[in-house]
Formats: sequence, structure tokens, C-alpha cells
Amino acid sequence: MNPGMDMSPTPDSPAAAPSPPFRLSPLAQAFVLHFGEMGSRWGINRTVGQIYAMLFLADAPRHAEDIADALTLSRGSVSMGLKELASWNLVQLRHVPGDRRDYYETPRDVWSIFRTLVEERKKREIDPTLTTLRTLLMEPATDASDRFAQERIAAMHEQIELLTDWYAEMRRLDSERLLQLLRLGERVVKALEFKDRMLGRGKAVTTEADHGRT
Amino acid sequence: MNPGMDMSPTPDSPAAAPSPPFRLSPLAQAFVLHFGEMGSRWGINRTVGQIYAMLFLADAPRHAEDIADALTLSRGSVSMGLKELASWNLVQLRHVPGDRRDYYETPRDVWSIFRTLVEERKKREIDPTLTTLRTLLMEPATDASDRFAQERIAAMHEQIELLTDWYAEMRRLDSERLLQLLRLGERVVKALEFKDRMLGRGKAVTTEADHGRT
DNA sequence: CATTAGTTTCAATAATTATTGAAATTTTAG
DNA sequence: CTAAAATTTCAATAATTATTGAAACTAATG
Repeated sequence: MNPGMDMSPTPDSPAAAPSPPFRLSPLAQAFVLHFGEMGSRWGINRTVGQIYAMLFLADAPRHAEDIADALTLSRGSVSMGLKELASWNLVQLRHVPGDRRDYYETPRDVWSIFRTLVEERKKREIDPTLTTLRTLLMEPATDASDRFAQERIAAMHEQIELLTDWYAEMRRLDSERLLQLLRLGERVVKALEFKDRMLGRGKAVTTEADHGRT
Repeated sequence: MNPGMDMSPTPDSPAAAPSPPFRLSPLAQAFVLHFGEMGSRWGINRTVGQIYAMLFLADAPRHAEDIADALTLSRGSVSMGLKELASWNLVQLRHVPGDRRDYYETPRDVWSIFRTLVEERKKREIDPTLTTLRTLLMEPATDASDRFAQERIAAMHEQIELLTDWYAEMRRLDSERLLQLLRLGERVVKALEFKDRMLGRGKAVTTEADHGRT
């Protein structure tokens, strides 16, 4: 019922090891290591990446000590890593009857993970910039160079907002419809091209972003 | 014709300061500082973020010393920062007749910047993972737990590939069509919902990702 | 072809960020 | 309420990453 349970180390029974050190298979090991390395590029630290990767592959929830064991991390690191993952909703707490330790697992739907990641990055990487840009646009422009700067800032703001609005729209789709839309990709483009031809608009049409000197 | 040119410092004329230290307006300063701070979240360093921000707002190409001046960075940092931006195609080299220094400016089209950024992140953050996942999927699964792990890896691989394929499709659109598509966002979703209703598929339809225990 | 203005490199150092592990805290069970 | 087990915190330290600036290099000029 509770295979991972480690009973208190009884010194008289040599067979009952204090903690059967949790080992990862070479496959899992490679996966975990990759996520650790990529972590830094994804803006999460190695520890967090590794913990996530291990839980993602696990066929059952794991408790903190298993994780620390398998990844040879300190208990403290694991605790902080799990806390961070939890704050991102990338791990969920589970409990095993008769065991008071916290067990963790990752959401099973890969799409939900992806959504969470995008959402989080938006919050951290885009929203603050949108706020700043808006503030700067309210500022009175004193000279010509500032007026030029504000034009550039306005253009940037507009593009980002367009994207985030679109993202907000897409976020409302459930996983299946999102899939449909992605699979449709090519045909959406074709439809747009067709519409353009029907309206007699040629390739010569350019965006307003082309203004300015050559 | 060439306002930014600083002539060689003639020691006999005291009015000709060796380098009129380039100063940013408070507006530009705030913008530059923000990009510096965000830099770390975007996976670029502060220096690079600041240099880019300054050039983005500039109404004319700037040379390295102007940049070092305005941002109080060392010449070495600016050189390295410009090199990195150039490798990302986020700055372009310009030359002023009669001046042998290199001048830099950013692409004017905000969309092109966005594309470059996405492209770069894909290369650095997604492609290596796709490669790793494929490698791990080729590995023979020895036990049940590895077989389970490979299923999870396969699911992840499939989702990522779907996204990158879609991205490749979208990338082929020119700026105008991309704008159209974004503005269409809501209506694309509506069309999908309509199609579903016509086909008699209700809300009860779930994705295959819902398998597994509650 | 020597001089000079400009650029790049890179080893040293500074700044930042991650990780540990002992101590404090919380939680559960008796 | 107390003891035992588990978790979390946080100051110290390790590891990593960014930045500087002097020296090497490059290219244009007279």
C-alpha cells in the first residue's frame, strides 16, 4: 500500500535500511539533467528544473526526501524548489493515507503546464514593461528628440498590447480547441491570402511600421 | 548634415571639449533603466538591454563611445554588448561619411524585433530540448517505469513540436498579415466554436490528455 | 609605412545568484 | 500537552555571471 515508506531505523534489523536511497533510471537521469541545464535559460534555477523534471516523469507522487535523494540535493533546496513550483501551480500536493509526509506530483495535462509557463512569463517579462511604457507615454515630451522617443515607445506598446490581447483570447480556449487551432495553422494563413486576393490587395501593401527614412 | 560628429580635439581651442559627454533625457534614461532591469528576466544581461534600449530610442545612429558615455559603461562592455546584439541581428552597422567610427542603429520595424527575439529564444530554449527528447525516445525502455516515462516524454515532445510547427507557419506571414491574424483573434475562436456546434460536438468533449486518475 | 583613432580581447575582479545545513518552526499523534 | 517527525527559514558560503580596463589588434590616413 505504501511502498516508499521508510520506517524508523531499527538498528537490530540489518535488512531494514534507514532510507532505501531513491535512484533514477539512466533515462530519467538524462531527462532530469537536461532540465537542470535548460533551467537557467528558462529563467528558473537548476534545482527547480530538476525537481520538476523528476516529478514529471514519476509514475506516482514523491515526497521531498525521495527527491533530495534522487537528485542529491539538500532538504532545504528541495523545500524551496517545491515552494517555488507550487507558487507557479506546477506541482500539486498529495497525501498517502497513514503517512504524514507531503507528496508531490505534476499536473498531468501537458497543455496546462505550457499555459502556466506562458502565463508566468507574461507576468514577469511583459506586464512590468507594459506598465513602464504606459507611464513613459504619459510623460510630457519636452523636446523633439523626446517626441521621437515617445513615438517609438508608442509603437512598441501597441505591438505588445496586440499580442497580449490575442493571448488573452487564446487562453480562453480549452485544450482541444487550442489543438484544433494549431493544426489549422496553415489553413488560416491560406484563408487570409485568399481573402486578400479577393479584395484585390497585392503584395505591394506595406504596414504603417514602414514609415520613416530608408 | 553630420551633427553628432566630434572633431579631433585640438588642444589650442579650449571650447572644443575632447568629448561632449552624451547625456540622455530623463525619459530616455527611465526607458533605458527599465530595459536594463528587465534584461535579466529576458535572458540578456543588463548592459545589452541598456544598449539596445538606447539605440531603439535614438533618432540617429550612435557610435560606441556615445553609448559608453550615456550609459556610463566601459568601452569594453559596450563592444561586447554590441557584438552580442549584432549576432542577434538586433543592431545594424551604419557609417557616416568622413567619420571612420562604427555607428549602430536598431531595426525600425518593431515586428522584426519581435520575430528576432522569438526566433532566438526558440533556438536557445526549445530546439535543444526537442533534440534531447528525441534522443531519449529512441532509447530502449527496460522496465515499466521507463516505459511510463517515455510516454510522458512523447506527450511533451508532441506538444512542443505542434507549437514549433505552428510558429514556423506563422513566421512566413509578413507583418501586415500577422497583424490581421492577431486582430482576428476573437473571430477565429468564434468560427471554431461555430464549426463545433454544426458538427454536433458539445462541451462534453474532452482531450485525450484527461486520461489517468482524478 | 609609421602614426593614430578606433575596436576587440581577456584576465582580474566585482556583483549576483544558488545552495547548503543547522536551527527554528510547524504539524501530527498519543 | 508533549514528543517525534517533517518542513521551512535564513545566514553563510559556493558557484556563476557580468564588468572593467589595460593591452593587443586593426584599419585608415598622410
